[in-house]
Amino acid sequence: MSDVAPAVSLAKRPADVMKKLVALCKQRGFVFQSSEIYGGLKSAYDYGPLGAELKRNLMGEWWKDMVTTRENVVGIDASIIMHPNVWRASGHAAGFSDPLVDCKISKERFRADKAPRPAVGSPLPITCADKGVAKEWAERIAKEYGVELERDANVLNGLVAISASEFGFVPKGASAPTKTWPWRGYVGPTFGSPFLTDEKQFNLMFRTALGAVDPMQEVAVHLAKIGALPPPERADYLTQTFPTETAVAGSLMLKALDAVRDPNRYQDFIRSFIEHFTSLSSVYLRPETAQAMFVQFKNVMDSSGMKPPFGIAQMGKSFRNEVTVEHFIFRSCEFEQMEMEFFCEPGTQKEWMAFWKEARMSWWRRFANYPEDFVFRQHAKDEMAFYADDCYDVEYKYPWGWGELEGIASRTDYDLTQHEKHSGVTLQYVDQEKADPKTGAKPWKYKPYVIEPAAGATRALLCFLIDAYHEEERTTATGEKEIRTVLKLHPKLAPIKCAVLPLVKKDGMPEKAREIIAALLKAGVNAKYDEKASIGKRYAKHDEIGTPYCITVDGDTLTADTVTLRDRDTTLQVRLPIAEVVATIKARLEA
RNA sequence: GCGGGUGUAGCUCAAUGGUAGAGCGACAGCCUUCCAAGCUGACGACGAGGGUUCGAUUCCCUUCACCCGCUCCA
Repeated sequence: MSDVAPAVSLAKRPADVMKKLVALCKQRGFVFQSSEIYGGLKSAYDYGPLGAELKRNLMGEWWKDMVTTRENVVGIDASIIMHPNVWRASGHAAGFSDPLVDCKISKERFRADKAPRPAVGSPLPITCADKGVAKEWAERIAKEYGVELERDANVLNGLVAISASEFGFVPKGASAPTKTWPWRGYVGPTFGSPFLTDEKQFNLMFRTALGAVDPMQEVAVHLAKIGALPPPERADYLTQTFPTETAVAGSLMLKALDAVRDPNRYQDFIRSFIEHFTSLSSVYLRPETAQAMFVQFKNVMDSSGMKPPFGIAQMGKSFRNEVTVEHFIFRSCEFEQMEMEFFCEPGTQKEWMAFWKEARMSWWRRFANYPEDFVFRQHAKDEMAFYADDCYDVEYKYPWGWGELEGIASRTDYDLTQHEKHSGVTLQYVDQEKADPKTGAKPWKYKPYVIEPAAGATRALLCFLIDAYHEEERTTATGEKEIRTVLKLHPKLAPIKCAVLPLVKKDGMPEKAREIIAALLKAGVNAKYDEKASIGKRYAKHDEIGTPYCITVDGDTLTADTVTLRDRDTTLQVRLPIAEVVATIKARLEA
């Protein structure tokens, strides 16, 4: 809230930076489209040699800053597949019960459970944006449903809710409907249209089956048997084969179905039948890494001697079926997170929120060329989850606008409470020293409150690439104007730290360069030897992949044992003895 | 999911109802003493499937993927 988005000079990077960056990522081996030779897979990306280094460096810096340099934070590395009840407790499983519906006329999409439900017997006017749209929609309805609705300016009249499961068209003056359609009792929220698609289940989580036997096999066997039986015997097959509550419910449903013969209800039956079998072996890929930290809260505390205030951190992949994927790797179904849950005494959450806000923003800006492109945005009350106390997003100024990078949420004791309820295990801290503020009794048993800084690693990678992308106009040796592309990545993030280049490929220079690179590699510096093409081309190539330093072996090296050290951003060179190369590069990387 | 656009070599782009070229890059070699010099060579593509046609990269359909805008977003 204290930070305001500043005006940004448009000249700092080209307007089509995303296009250029995506091309560079592919060409130089940062990011490839997944399974590209098979035509690609929606929203899946692979990190190439340079991308993998960049991501490791980035996540390593996070881990170092959040875990290894802090006494009060420990890390875990949890399984991606967790007990299904974890997601019932967290609320993510509820995502499965939010059916989405599309209006066939307006193409509006909405959640069925939030749609208006007009009373039986009431008219169902369709309110269009304007008269032109009304005319267009009326024609569409006439064509697809065979009825001419009456147009009154922008409103289409004539439809009536006949019963809870049927609506119809009643022409002006008529007493009975001339045509009817099945109905689920609700209309589109914006325009009031009852012409809707079936309800589609939106799967937030990726579901898979744990176990070697395919549950669908069993489903197929039973459905085949049921299908082969005459209707009166179907319900009995269920109760005889599955003497459970589900079977009884299922058989009742089947009996009712065979009585009404409504295809939609059959669909419901088959769906719940499949659900019954698959749910036994269904597990989910985690949609966030956070829950493992709550679930293992007690184990971590018991095993590591941690006590509030303390944090548990984790990095790793998460999976969500996004409705829309967009902007390259910005929103994808498989992504990587860097999250921490910080457990603190109830009542201290505001101070800790302030502490972590500062810590996190300073981390982001530390690696940025344009720190002002990272800002906080406080969530409005109605924007936050109902249990949340306070929430800030770290937003980045992407080429397409401000977008989320990290959410820092004050989650109260909601998560621990939920897992207590669902697991039956007490998740609390017993403070022997303090008295319960309410009762005054010792010890104080409490469920810690949680501050959660949850950052997107994939998004971090993208924003630092955008931040680093620079173009400069320069004049070549032959006098032509040319664009120099430089990735001004922070040296700690840069995939390759140092290139070692013989000025020319002769006179013993390659040999000298090989000696230097061996020393750098031995010292743990990710260095690269390159003797191809001209020296200028090699500099340009390393500028483009963000290599911060180039060591060049030249004629003087052979007589004086000195080399030049070139800085990527300034292109300036200094001469130094070979003996000092490793120490100098290491010192610069540590700075 | 909707609407619009795009898909030709690693990248950026051409041409064409008779199976395709360039620039840059990358690779091999030659040359080259500090910021994308030059020469030689080899490699390399019509996203996928189907249809129309004597013949399709070109026209049509389907599909996949990407981009823009909506919509959606525990």
